[in-house]
Amino acid sequence: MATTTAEIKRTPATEQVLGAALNLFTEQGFFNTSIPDIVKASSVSTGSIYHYFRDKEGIARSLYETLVERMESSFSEIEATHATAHDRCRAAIALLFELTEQEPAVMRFMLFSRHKEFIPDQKPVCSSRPFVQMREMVVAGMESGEVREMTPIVAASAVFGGALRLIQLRLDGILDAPLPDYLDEIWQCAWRSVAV
Amino acid sequence: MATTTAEIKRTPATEQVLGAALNLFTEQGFFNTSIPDIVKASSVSTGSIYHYFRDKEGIARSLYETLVERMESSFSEIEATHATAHDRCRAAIALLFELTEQEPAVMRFMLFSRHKEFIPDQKPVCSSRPFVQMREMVVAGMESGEVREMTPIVAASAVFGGALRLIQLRLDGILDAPLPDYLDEIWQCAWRSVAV
DNA sequence: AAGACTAGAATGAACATTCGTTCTAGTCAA
DNA sequence: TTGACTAGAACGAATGTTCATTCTAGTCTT
Repeated sequence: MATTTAEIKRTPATEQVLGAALNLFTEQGFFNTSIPDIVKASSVSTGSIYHYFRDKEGIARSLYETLVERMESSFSEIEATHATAHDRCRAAIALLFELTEQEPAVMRFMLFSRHKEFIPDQKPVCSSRPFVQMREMVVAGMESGEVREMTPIVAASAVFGGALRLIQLRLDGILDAPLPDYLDEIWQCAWRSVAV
Repeated sequence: MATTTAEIKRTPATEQVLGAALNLFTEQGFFNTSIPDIVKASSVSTGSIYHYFRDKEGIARSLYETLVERMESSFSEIEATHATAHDRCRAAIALLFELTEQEPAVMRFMLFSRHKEFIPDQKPVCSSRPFVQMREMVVAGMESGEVREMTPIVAASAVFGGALRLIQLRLDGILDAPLPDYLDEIWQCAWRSVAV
């Protein structure tokens, strides 16, 4: 029930394909990346690719699901290891910043790809589970009295909007220093904007 | 000098094409939109389209430049009619909210299209003139003592990040009410996050 | 030897772009 | 005023390429 439309057997070959596709998609875009490109970059033949994946879209879908699941479980861990909304939200931002630095392609794929554009019927990124979790952290803060009363989605945007914007700027090459350098500053702003 | 790589003569026919292309690009994406699609939607023939525009990319480029110029002059007007950083930033957000409601396609094109993906050599949206202007509003506020001292780009992200996120949510169909309904709330958060 | 996997050539559809032609409106000559 | 001439605007069928996908012939693995 929790699961995915496109379950894919994990083998070294599929990992090769997914890794190559992630890089190509985020560097040149989905439509500028041809199957021959992926064949070259992954050293997996056309036949094998179509043995494992239904079609090109299936590769993107599988990628998307893998990455969403990964973020989802990271956020769940944060919920498990931090008690207050304050700590949870801060940890979430710190995690996103780390991920952006260590695997920019993952973050770029999650945030920038207009999924509806090339994955028909794909719900928008911002309503995927991890982003719902972020919203829930803020709402919990409102219930516990840490966060002032207001429209939940507005509060969530206030808390995470600044950080997400910095991530975008970093990925677009506007920011030179690594994101964690800005964590304290942006977090102070974020929390001040909603704290009671 | 201020101008554009792809100057296009403005005629009824080109307006037709640009209008149709804007809608199609933002609804289905650049790569899912074929020239025949644009021909049908604009009632302008293939030959004429290629008479006015170098190629499909030229249409997108022309669209982008038109929209950027339009936002740029709106922001300049805000700078001319509002004195304080507080008023300018608030007016900027109000303007973006209005534009999103009245012409979602314009906003969608400006914010979401991964321009580098289909317009090679296109600098990222977030370093286009209007976004620089937004940053300058915040910096001016720091100089006038309205905004607390901090890294300029972080301050700008804090002020505008929440609003931009709401715009994204609205365009992705997550928000039901029109954006101006949220203006007061998000602005309070935004300003509180950086005010001295 | 059977099944899973790999390979890469072959296929056919879709598409951006070109090109030769037609149309339109303006200008000029008589 | 009429008719000839011109320039550029508009047209859309034809072209050639690209690319996702399929197919056939193998090669491992157990």
